[in-house]
Parts: sequence; C-alpha cells; structure tokens
Amino acid sequence: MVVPPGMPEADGRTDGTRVVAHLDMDAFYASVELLRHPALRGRPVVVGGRRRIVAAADGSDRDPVDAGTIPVLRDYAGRGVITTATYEARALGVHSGMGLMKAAQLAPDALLLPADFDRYRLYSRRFKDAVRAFAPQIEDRGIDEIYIDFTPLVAASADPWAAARALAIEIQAAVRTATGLSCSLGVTPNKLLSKIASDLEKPGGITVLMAGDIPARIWPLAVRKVNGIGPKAGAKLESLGIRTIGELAAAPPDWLVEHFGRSFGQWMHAAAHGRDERPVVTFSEPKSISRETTFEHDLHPVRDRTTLSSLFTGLCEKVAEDLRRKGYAGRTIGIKLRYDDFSQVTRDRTIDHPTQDAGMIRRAAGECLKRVPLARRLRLLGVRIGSLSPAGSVETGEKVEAGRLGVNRSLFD
DNA sequence: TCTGGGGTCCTAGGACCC
DNA sequence: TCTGGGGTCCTAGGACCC
Repeated sequence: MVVPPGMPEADGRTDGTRVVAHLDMDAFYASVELLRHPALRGRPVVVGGRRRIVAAADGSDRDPVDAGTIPVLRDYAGRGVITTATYEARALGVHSGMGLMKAAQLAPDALLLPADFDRYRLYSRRFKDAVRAFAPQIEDRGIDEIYIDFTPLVAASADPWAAARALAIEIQAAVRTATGLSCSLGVTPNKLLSKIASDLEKPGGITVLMAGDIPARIWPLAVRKVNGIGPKAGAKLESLGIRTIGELAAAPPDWLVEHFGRSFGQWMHAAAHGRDERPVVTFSEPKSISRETTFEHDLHPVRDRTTLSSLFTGLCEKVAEDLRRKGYAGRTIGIKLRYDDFSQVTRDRTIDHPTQDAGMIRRAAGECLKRVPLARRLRLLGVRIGSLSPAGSVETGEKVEAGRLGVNRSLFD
C-alpha cells in the first residue's frame, strides 16, 4: 500500500510501492504525417521505404496529396519495411517490421509515405517537453515512448492511484495541445506492468492497474506481451505448452531455469508475477554509436569493390561525425556484414586510445574487414564504435591528417 | 528480388594477471 | 602428475527493443 497522507517517509517515497507510468505515442510516425496531410485521415497509410518517390508529374509545387501523387503500396518495388502503420492500415493486417512487398499483397491500396526522421524528432522533443512540465522524472525509451516516475507526485495524496489517473489525463491533454497527437498511458507499480498496460486500450487510452489486478488483466495475455520475451523465447515457451502470462506464472521456477537458464528463467518467473524493481533512469551515457546501410541490390566483394570501398569510408566518416556532434570518443571499432543469405558476422578491434578520427576508424575497421569471409554477396555493411568516453576528458589518440582516408588500403580498395 | 537502422544487454571462451 | 581460485579485458554471436 501507498503511505497515507500525514505519514510520508523521509525521502518523500512510499513504503516501497511506486507509481510508474509508461507513455506511448499512438502510431507515432504515421500520426505526424497525418498532421501534414490531413486529407489522408481515415485512410490506410503506412510510413516506410527508402526514398521519396513522390513527384508532381507537371513539375508544380502543389501538395503531392492534392496532386494525387502519393504512391500506393501496390506500386512499390524494392527493399524496405513498414516503420509505422495507421490503425486503418493495421486493420488490413499490416504492421511495423513487415516487408513492404508483403504488405503490398495485403493492402495494395494503402498509401505509402517516406519516413521523415527530422520531423519525428522535432515532435518527439515537443511531447517530451510537454510531459516534463508536469513530471520531471522521465526515462527516454526512444523517439515515441517514455517512462515517468509518478511516485513523488502522488505519494502525499489521500488516494495516490486516483491522483495518478488524474495526472495521466492532464499529461495526455498537454501532449495533444503541444503536438496535436494522441498517446496512451499505463500506470502501475512498475515499468514492466506499465509497458503492458499502456498497450491495453490503445489508441488514446489510460489504463491504471494495481497489484491485485494482475490475475484478471495481465495473466490472460500472451507471453509475448512481456517486454523481453521476444520471438525466440515466445516460440520455445509455446513448444513447452505455455501461451499466456498466467501459464508462465504457474510454471515451477526450477522448471523454467532448467529450460532457459538461471538468469532468464528466474526473470521470467518474476515478470509473470508482475515483479520488477528497475528504477526510472533519467540519464544514461551512450555505450556505442553505429551506422549501417542495406544496399539497393546485393553487392559482390570483388566485382563491386569500388562501390563498397566508398560506402565503407562514408560510414566511417558518418560515425566520426556522430562522435564529434555528441562529444564522445571510442576505443572499440567494429564492422557488421550481412550476406545475401541473411547470415551475419561481426568483427571488432580495440585500439589503445579513444578516437573521434574518421581515418583511425577507417583503418581499424579495414583491419576487421580482413578477418571476415568475402565469398558471398553482401546485403548490408555497418560500422560501429564502442567503449565510449566523453571527448575532451581523454587524449583522443594521434591526429591523422586530412586526406589520409583516400590512400588507406584495405580489401575493398 | 520477404525481412531497416539504431541501440542495449547477456553469454561464453580465451588471454592474462595475481 | 595433478592440483587452485578469482578478476578483468577482449572478441563473437545472439536475443531483444523501438
């Protein structure tokens, strides 16, 4: 129970019961696009794909929607997945992560808009700033969702859960005022449950759950609703005859440990009972920075080596730019290759001193490249840097003069 | 021409050190 | 000949998330 008014604890917290919210923007990218193209409201729309193929046929600068030039899925050819689908599109069976070619079979008439990440980041800042005005303790979970610690804001209330619901309603209205967008909130004693709860009454829902609600509201749900149980664990549980969170909760912990290992097995047992002590973390240092690209068509390591080499150098330069912009240097440089059969390899190499330099990164990445099989055609190439430290707090290694990049030799040169 | 791009965390083995 | 324990760092792969 939450401590009643008149007996708050020294730190303003409760007896251990927390009140944590999870806020999730509804169909975020697609909803931002609908702000720009209100005429599309009510129609199935998906966001995804590689580049804008919208162009007014007469060269005019009319809005492409008015001009009737927004492409439909049927006309799309090439690689790419759906980033977000409106609820009208989801009703046709498409969802984020689905390949566009497959989605085109299910919803050939759905409209396809290219992603505009700069714009989504702008709206992301707007909604987070709006929430911060009410509740400063926010944990960023990406562009369209956050956890919020309500505990210090409602602990002194006679009925903290009623106060939490009122606060959620206020926040939801403030987000709409600031952005024109709708969101859903889950409010429960911890992050795990709130994440599940925010999804229960989407879109535009507010779901408040207390510990006593777990059997009725959580246990009937599929195990995959638990954040951390993904496709693999879900399939394995299913093969063991466990489909719902309730069935998982009823499974003997030792039996779970036997099948999933000590750490994961014990965690799953606790999760199924709604137990989660993780705090709301308002700041964390980045651990790695990476850039990767999937090619329009698979590339051959030998035949396409010129193309690959310049793409590779470009990725290293982008990583270096990201490091500088964010103020970090890194020591562990790595590469990622995905082959045409979708198999994947990574190699990395740790250097003596942290660097931000594109030439140093390119050289280390080039060494990694020499340790990788290059028989198959490539689908994807990526460059990553880890073991980050704030730049300036460390010596960032020897400077490499400009122009050095072009003369670095490696397998792709 | 199914399957993007940016991340985090975990595991596990070997090297190396005390 | 057979016998140790940590602890940390590095590397590779994989699951998972948004």
